[in-house]
Amino acid sequence: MIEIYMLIQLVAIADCGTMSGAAEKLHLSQPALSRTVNKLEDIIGVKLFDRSKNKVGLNDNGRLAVELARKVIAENEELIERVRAFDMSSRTISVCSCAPAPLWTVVPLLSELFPDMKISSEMKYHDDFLTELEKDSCQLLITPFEVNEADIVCRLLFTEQLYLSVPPAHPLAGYAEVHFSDLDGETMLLFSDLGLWHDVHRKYTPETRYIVQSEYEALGELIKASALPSFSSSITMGMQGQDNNRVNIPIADEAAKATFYCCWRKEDSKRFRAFAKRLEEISAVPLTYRN
Amino acid sequence: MIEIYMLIQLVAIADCGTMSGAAEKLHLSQPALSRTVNKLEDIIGVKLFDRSKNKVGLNDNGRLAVELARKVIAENEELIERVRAFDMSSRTISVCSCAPAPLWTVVPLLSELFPDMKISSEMKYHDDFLTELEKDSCQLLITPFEVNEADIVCRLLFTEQLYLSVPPAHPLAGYAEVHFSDLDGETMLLFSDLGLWHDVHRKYTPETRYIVQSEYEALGELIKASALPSFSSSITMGMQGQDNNRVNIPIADEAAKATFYCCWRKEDSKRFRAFAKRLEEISAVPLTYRN
DNA sequence: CACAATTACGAGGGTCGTAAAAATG
DNA sequence: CATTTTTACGACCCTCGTAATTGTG
Repeated sequence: MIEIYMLIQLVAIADCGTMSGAAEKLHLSQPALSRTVNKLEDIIGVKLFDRSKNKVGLNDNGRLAVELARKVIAENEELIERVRAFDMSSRTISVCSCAPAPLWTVVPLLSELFPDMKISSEMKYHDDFLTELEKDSCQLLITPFEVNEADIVCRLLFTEQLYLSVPPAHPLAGYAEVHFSDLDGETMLLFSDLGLWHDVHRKYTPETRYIVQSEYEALGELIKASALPSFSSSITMGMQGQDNNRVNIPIADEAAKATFYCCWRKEDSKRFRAFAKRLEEISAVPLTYRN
Repeated sequence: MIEIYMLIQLVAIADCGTMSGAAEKLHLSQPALSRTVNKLEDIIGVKLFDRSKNKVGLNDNGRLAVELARKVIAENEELIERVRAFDMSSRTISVCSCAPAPLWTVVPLLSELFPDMKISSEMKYHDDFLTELEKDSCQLLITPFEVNEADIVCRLLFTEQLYLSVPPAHPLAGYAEVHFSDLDGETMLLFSDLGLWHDVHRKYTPETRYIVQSEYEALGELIKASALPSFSSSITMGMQGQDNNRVNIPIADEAAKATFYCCWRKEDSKRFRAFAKRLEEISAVPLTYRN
């Protein structure tokens, strides 16, 4: 019977060109390789090497065998990888969200309800956003619009209202409300992974210069330490309190408000029943963050 | 390291549904299978079976693993088969001929010149006859026409003249020559595997009823024993002598004469040099069979 | 209690490494 | 004569089978 270890040794000899080299590479002795080669030739019943010289070389049979051996080895490795990946995916709930705020609520909730599951989340937003759910790249999708599809369940999460956050000394600090147009051309601090909000900023404040920070904690420090304006929202305000000595001014544009929904495939309804129930509680208490 | 034997055992368990069954099928003990399963789960790092009951059953991971294991096993078997087949083909010279007579000369000659090679021959004739050589389905091709192609070598073999063979008492026995038209409507004895000649008979004597015999020896006996007309040729007459008490009358039609050529790819020229030399000798002594 | 899978332990086969022999230029 | 492969032999690992144990209905 041909075994994988034999094929690995065969391929190694082919790759190194010499048995000594292959032996070193595999941390094996030359005799071991020599025996394996003879064994392979015995099993197949065909000579794989030219032994006329003191340097073994593959013959045509051997070259074919090596080529096919690579395929067998690759298939074998693929088996391990794919079974592992499949098992992992069956232990993982992946959430794809159009904005960061919903994840702050949804991910901890999932961790609580599915303690044995790994929760993985991804921030993403594009035109065919619903396909993420359909093509199975996630089990939960957080959208900024209500979804009415036959095979998809859609539940209201909450509405997030964007605010301008400035130090009390800032010229805009006294305003009761602002518009994106007031901000265009400013230099502002911004979180890098904003999903949906990125599109909003790009559209309504195209001239604004953003200093982008990908670490959320670091951004908080930066905001505290600098006089530059930044954004906050009904959600972040609930989270971090008002201790950063900043004035938050609501942004009056419609685009500064987003209502998020959480969607999943109908076939997962049973699995997400408890989750759906908790979402109802959450959506009943809007505009504040809960631990 | 996963080895093939483990995958074979895994697949056997999947096929039989139970370890006991698989053990019997593989002529192994249950503990051996049990251990292998545990080993596989250890290596992959993933559970493959549901062990809640006293009856093991594959879980989703296991089903995927089995599916992939089948692929690995199949690839492994394909390796053995293909290398064997490749080696065999490298030890075989296959000849494709448009008629039987040239093979009687060429095959023994090849056996003599290539004593380590297996000579395989096939009778075939069709419109794209040259493609047989081009598509690598044979190394030697015997054609009824001269070939003038850049990458093909073509050597004259000999000309075969068809004769009508009848008992002395037959009405046609006294003729100095006959035409196919004289034969149409007769009942005749014929060898089954005639290649090119089949087309000739079908075209020139469509009404003739043929009693076909696939065993060449048996056909000879039949001819000797019966009064039915049959065909002979310059080649068969040289082979079997004139001891069958039959009269051979040449068939005057052009179609009753064929000149055969032996072709091979130019890249095989070196290999067939000695063979080509012997063909020259043969073509210099036409119309008789040599041993 | 019957049936199936798992653990325990000893036997055998196979692969490995070291060392010596053979082959080749 | 040097380099490389092959053979010889002993050690160890690993798989296997038998028998006892566990688990399930």
